Amino acid sequence: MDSDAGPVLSREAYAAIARFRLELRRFLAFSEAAAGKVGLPAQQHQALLAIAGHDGPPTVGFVAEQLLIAPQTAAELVARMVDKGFLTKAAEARDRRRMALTLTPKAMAVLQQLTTAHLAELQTLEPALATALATALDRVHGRPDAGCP
Amino acid sequence: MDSDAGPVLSREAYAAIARFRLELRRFLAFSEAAAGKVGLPAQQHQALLAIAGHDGPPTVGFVAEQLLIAPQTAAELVARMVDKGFLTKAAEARDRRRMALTLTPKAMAVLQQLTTAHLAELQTLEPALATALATALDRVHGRPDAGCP
DNA sequence: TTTAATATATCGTATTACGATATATATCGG
DNA sequence: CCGATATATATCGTAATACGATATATTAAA
Repeated sequence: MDSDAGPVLSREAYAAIARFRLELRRFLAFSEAAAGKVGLPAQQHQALLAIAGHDGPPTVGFVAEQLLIAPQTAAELVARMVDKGFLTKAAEARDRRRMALTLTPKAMAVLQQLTTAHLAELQTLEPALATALATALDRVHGRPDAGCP
Repeated sequence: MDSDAGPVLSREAYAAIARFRLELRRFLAFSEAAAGKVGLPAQQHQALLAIAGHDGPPTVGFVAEQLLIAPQTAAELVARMVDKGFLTKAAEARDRRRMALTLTPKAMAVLQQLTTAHLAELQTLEPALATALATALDRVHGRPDAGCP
């Protein structure tokens, strides 16, 4: 059998991919800093966002799915957010194992502010991100450039 | 002064942004899992990638800059990688405070394999990622769709 | 050369994610 | 309807790692 690791990659190829990952980190660092300024750890911000995007009050399990974390971790996360006054938790009538999660007004205000800032930042960062990704994918296949038209 | 938090955001807007973040997490989760399979924590993989993309042996400080972590954290990270046989560290002649970092053959082999897998995954995920981002930005400004023509 | 700045390293601590496990509730087969 | 099993959430102990505070080595500046 063939245990070849694939094509040899140039330093430039690694640099392009590293650049893409750096752009990603910059966005995530912005996001974490912005959330931190309003008193939210990054995961709590993501939980608020996921819940706000859901149609109706979602459950702890939904948060786990959206954040790609284990259910116990989501339960802990939600508990911290309830303690801080960002969420309310209530057993569902249909299935009392499930906890319906609702954003408090405080959370909604904070999320709106955060989201506005994120959209502005994304507008700014999007070109660099898209270019870095395109370059990373192109470098490898020796393509010079693609672009839109 | 105007302490308005900005425009009111719809549930759909939150959902679109949440979707983009979920796609990002999916990619990062893939990356972490792929690195884990070859015995690398995510940060160690990123350090290898950054070093491989640099022209000549970089320093601990460079790793800190690229990973957006504090210098002590980079020093700890590098120390772990040296212990595991992924890096060699040697004081530079010009400035003996600086440690020149070099990938071992083991690291180069692992990185090449990982990078090949990542490129394939990025090719797959790129449309979903680009679409999610475009949708998130569009939803807010009420635009229907843009795309390349 | 003293003094200040830079690069890396060490140590203690805090956060948080997870495995193992527990509890409550729901569902299913008979 | 009942017992067995599955599901949703919660608790607890542990491990990993990032950082602040700090230390050391080296270089640069005055």
